[in-house]
Amino acid sequence: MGTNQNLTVAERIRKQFDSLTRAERQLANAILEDYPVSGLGSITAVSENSGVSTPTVARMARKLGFGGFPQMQAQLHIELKATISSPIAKHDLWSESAPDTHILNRFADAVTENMRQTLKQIDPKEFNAVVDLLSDLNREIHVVGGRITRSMADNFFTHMQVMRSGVTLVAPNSNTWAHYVLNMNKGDVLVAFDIRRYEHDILRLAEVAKARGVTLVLFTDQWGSPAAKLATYSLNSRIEVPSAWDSLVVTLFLVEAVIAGVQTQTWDETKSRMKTLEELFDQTKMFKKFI
Amino acid sequence: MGTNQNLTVAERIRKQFDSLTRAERQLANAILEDYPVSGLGSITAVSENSGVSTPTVARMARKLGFGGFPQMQAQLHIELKATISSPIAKHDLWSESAPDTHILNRFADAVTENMRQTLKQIDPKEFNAVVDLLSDLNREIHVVGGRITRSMADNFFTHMQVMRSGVTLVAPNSNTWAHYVLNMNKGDVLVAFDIRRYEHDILRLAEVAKARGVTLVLFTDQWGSPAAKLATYSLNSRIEVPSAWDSLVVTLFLVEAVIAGVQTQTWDETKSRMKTLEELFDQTKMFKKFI
DNA sequence: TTATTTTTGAAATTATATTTTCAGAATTGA
DNA sequence: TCAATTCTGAAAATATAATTTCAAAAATAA
Repeated sequence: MGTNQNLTVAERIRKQFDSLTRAERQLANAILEDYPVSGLGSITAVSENSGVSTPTVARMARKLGFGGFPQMQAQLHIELKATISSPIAKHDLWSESAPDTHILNRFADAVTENMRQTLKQIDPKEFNAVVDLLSDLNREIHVVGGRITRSMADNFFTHMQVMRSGVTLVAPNSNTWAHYVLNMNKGDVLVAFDIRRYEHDILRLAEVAKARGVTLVLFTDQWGSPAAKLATYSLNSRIEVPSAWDSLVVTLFLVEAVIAGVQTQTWDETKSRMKTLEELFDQTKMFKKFI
Repeated sequence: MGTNQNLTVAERIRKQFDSLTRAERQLANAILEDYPVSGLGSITAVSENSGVSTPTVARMARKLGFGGFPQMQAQLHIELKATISSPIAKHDLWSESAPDTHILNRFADAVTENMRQTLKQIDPKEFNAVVDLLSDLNREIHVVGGRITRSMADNFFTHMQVMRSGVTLVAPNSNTWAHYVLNMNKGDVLVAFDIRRYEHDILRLAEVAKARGVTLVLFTDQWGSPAAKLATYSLNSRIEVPSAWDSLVVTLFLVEAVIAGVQTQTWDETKSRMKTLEELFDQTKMFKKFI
């Protein structure tokens, strides 16, 4: 055991190859053949793969300095993870002048990881379907957010409003929601934001809307709001960061990506609307004086 | 079972995510987290890693259409081998099922790069100074945003308001701003958001505030709002993405990081305020009914 | 060749992994 | 609110994996 402490399985095999017996060499070669994946299964699988008996496998594991086959396999797993893990050096990314433990760097790590995980889980087909739905000018769009996600709803609304007609922002105060529901019709789309500390009102609104034949698009978190079961499309983002609050960074990323998608889809109309908007800004500039 | 025949574990999870239960989602997220290496060990290891029981793991394996955990693991092994031997093993980052040119991936690349550049440029000392300033309970905080950045201002305000007293959100309508200025006093802090298509009103407000001895903290873009010359602290974020609009993702990241900083700084008070808030939510829940 | 040592795998044993059962917890529906 | 349903994990039962034992096969030495 002593000296082999930190060596890989392959290194140990090479180092001790001379002292291996016939059956052990056969096994060693089989392991090196498709390294390190070859050692994945059970001892039985490994033994069958290389045409030796299970005791031979167990014995070699110990001969190489491991406590037994499971320990050797654990080492192979470690090597496998190292091989797989992204070649993109994780850390040289961030604020170099701040220590690793600075909140900026810890936060950045968490957010990057959230982004990575979120993208892994998003189904592009679903994403495309959402974009198509929101680009359909025959459907009215209603947007609603909760206490914290209100800012997402607001941001989404502001951009959508520029690109197309028929977009409504449902006011944050749920007392007034009944009025909004009156204007929801079959074929309309309700875009709802609901993350952890899910809000019951949002669920109720989704139910009522659903009953009126409205399609629900939901931006929620990795665990999924209760409204998810009513949603035709649900975009889940990771939100955990080293903070007492959850992070909406990835949610905003998805919102912006969807907006970019809709923009591409509707570019012909959007272009002229944006031009008109510019002109309006120029005109109103003169009478916008607050002091 | 039938239709899932040749799908990867990740695909099956995505496909059925909605039908997964709470514990199963937790497990699914854990598996996707470090995919596909996460499924390497025994069922016990996997369950401990994800904080669920072994039966949950076994159940989900079957729910995903496998005969049992060993079968699911075998599939993961197959995928692992494919990943290792494939030259495309590089991009484990983004949405694998979408082509590189899909807007999701292009957007993700841009945002990551923005984040990297932004963090490189941020001076941690300045960041810390901003956190200290905002944690100082002797200073009133005023928050203002523009047409697009309003959602950032709103989000920042919502969180700050929970953590401390003396926080005001300046309404978007600049007609009313004179009234807000009346309440700005020497030593107060004005947190302003102003990105490209800089808004003249924000600059004017900054000037007026400055004249009253208010300290300006500015969230702006890489080129810097005209108000930057009046700002004591200025946090610049990169905002360019493949879209007709600019991205606020990195700005939101900075906002959240600052909030997390203030939260740490003021934790003693914040803690009890958050507890009170929870109680208030519970109390108001009953009369929050919209229909 | 024959005695001795070493190697090897079948079978038995032991340890661990996996599945099943089931009662309590959590959630949902009325 | 309370009953019904669904979910969940502890513990038991079962299945599989890993190790040990040991006799036979191979290799080595005389």
